[in-house]
Amino acid sequence: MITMQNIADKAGVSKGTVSYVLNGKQKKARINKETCTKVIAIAESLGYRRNAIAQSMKTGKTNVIGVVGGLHSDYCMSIIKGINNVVSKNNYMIKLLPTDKTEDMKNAARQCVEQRLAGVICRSLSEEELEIVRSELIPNNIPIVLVDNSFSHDWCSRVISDDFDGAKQATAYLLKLGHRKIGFVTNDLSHGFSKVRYDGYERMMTDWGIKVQKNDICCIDHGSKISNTQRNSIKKFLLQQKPTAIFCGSDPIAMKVMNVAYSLGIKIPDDLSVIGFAGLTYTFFSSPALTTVKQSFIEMGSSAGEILLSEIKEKSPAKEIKLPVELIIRDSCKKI
Amino acid sequence: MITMQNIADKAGVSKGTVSYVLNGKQKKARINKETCTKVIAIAESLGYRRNAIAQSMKTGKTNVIGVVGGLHSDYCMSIIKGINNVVSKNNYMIKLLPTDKTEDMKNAARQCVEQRLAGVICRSLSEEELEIVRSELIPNNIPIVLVDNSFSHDWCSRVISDDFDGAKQATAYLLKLGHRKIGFVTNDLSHGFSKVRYDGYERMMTDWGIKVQKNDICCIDHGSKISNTQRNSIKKFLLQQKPTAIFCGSDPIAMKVMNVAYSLGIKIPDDLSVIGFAGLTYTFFSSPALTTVKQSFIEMGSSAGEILLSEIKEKSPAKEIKLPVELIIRDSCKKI
DNA sequence: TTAAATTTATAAACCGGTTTTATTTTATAA
DNA sequence: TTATAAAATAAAACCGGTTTATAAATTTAA
Repeated sequence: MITMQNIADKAGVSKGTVSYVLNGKQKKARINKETCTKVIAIAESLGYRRNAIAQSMKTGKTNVIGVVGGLHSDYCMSIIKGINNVVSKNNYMIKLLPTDKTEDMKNAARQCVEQRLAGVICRSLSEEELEIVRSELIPNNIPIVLVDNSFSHDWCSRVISDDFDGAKQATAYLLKLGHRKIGFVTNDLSHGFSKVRYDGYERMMTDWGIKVQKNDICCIDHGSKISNTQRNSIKKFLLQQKPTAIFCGSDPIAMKVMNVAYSLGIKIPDDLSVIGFAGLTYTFFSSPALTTVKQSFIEMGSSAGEILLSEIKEKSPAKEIKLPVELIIRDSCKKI
Repeated sequence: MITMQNIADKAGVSKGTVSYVLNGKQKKARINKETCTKVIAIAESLGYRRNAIAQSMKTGKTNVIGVVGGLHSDYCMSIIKGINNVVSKNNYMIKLLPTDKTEDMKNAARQCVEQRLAGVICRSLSEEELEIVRSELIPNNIPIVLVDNSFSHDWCSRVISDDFDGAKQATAYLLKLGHRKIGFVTNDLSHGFSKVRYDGYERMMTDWGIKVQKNDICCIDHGSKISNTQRNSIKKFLLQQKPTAIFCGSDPIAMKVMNVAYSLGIKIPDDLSVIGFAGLTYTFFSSPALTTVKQSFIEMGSSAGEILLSEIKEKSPAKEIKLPVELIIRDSCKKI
């Protein structure tokens, strides 16, 4: 492969001169214009490609940022896309460190250091996982930004969406449609974003003078594919509580609710209104199309990317960015 | 940051010795056991992390493979996941080169060379895009493997799913359910995998003695979100042709068909059976759950990863891998 | 007892850039 | 005319590893 030395030999100049020219530092190094054009022409004709490794070796920096986290849902991709949108404009690249199991974490964190990544964005990690990353990266001065993480720390910035507001919007919408018996179906309330979404729901209900009862909440266990336990919980909830509307803690949950309702002959939106949370692409295609609170994952990624880039440039105090959400009104809700 | 020299100084040995020890080459270099334990202990206590850049600098190799392609649907992530599953086991990492626009291609290809990537996997590129990659990478001896590409070349391996068989399976299933008026809804037949899926459908229909007429095909224009033109095409097709079953060229198309059918009061599966193609996660959650031909994207990724790794080890003639698909029977089809 | 082989480890070259320092030539100022 | 400044480039150090060539100390063989 062609090196700067090859070009230098052919041009009859020194390797340093080639470096200056090809890096556009002719001004600073006062390289003659003719020398410049000659070097550039030779580099072009030889098909020279800079060796980014050698470059990083000397400068001690890479233009690579790591993205740590599981690859489970399509919103992950949106976040990554958002990150890429901003970092690629600044000539940074993304190295993926997929960590679907906690065991992967230790190795991923170590890789970040060994590869001398410029910074790392962590997506939806558990406290335990983040601690592994922190203990490895912070002592080595690699900045970390959290995105879509349900908890925060004072030592790093974090980008999330305003779930509390989203839950309030969704609930208010159902209330305005005339619903009063509004259920909340969720995963374990003690984990992740479920609690803050519940809080928003409860706040809005209370604001309208409706007391949320324990019976109004349906907790189903985790699992991306619908299980029989999940199906039974939802079935029981629908038949016993007879809600006229349901605010779901996530889009997958909403899909499950619609699925169970369908199998029970409960028509959506005629017999039951349903709202999801996330705005995953497929909610557009469900029958009926799901009304949902859309989180802007791409923007979350972009925002995290921007913060990280600025922290790479210079250390700054941790920020917390809460991005607005939007209620997307489609066909799964109806006036009572 | 701690270097091998730091460790060497503290241990009173040379930097070379440290290198041998930390790379487990004590045997080959006949390093004394006590020296080994001492060096390892010091490295540990100083929190030494190898500099992968310096390593690559000397060896001239990186353990990074690039993944080029757009980030549009969730199956992209499955492919990436599959790739990661195998390459991470071999201590390789994935660098993402998201190219949603063709303009990004030139830069992405150049990056691959500059970063001296060990190999590159290209996902669902156009002929034009692939040519940009080829012209940049092949002269620089970076192996390329295609995955989910609708066309092939003799100069590189390619992994796809057996769409022809999948289309036959889907059509046969509908035929066995008693359907005879089976429509095919597709995007532009001249592009991508649409044609081979059509061919499988037509073959099976013919095998059953049914001649496929031009009217049986409904071509809708591209676009991830459902447009009015798409809606009208499907509406017209459903009302005029009155098919009892529809085999769709993709899952998104199937979702659109179900959506339009729903709005027309056509019940699925009672009035109309629908089959999709891809097996995207959300088809599980639609109402009714979509019967679809599931492509194993994760396996496609793994397979591509394996081939690439072997080609990195030693150049070998281009292979073509066609992975089996599976008809997932859910609730969108019914006996007539 | 001496030569050869083995063990253990070091010094130094190298990878391909970047950047500092030094040097030569030419232009300008005193 | 001579001292000084500016322009243009070369030489060399450096980044942090890997690896080859080399050397010293010890053991084994003759």
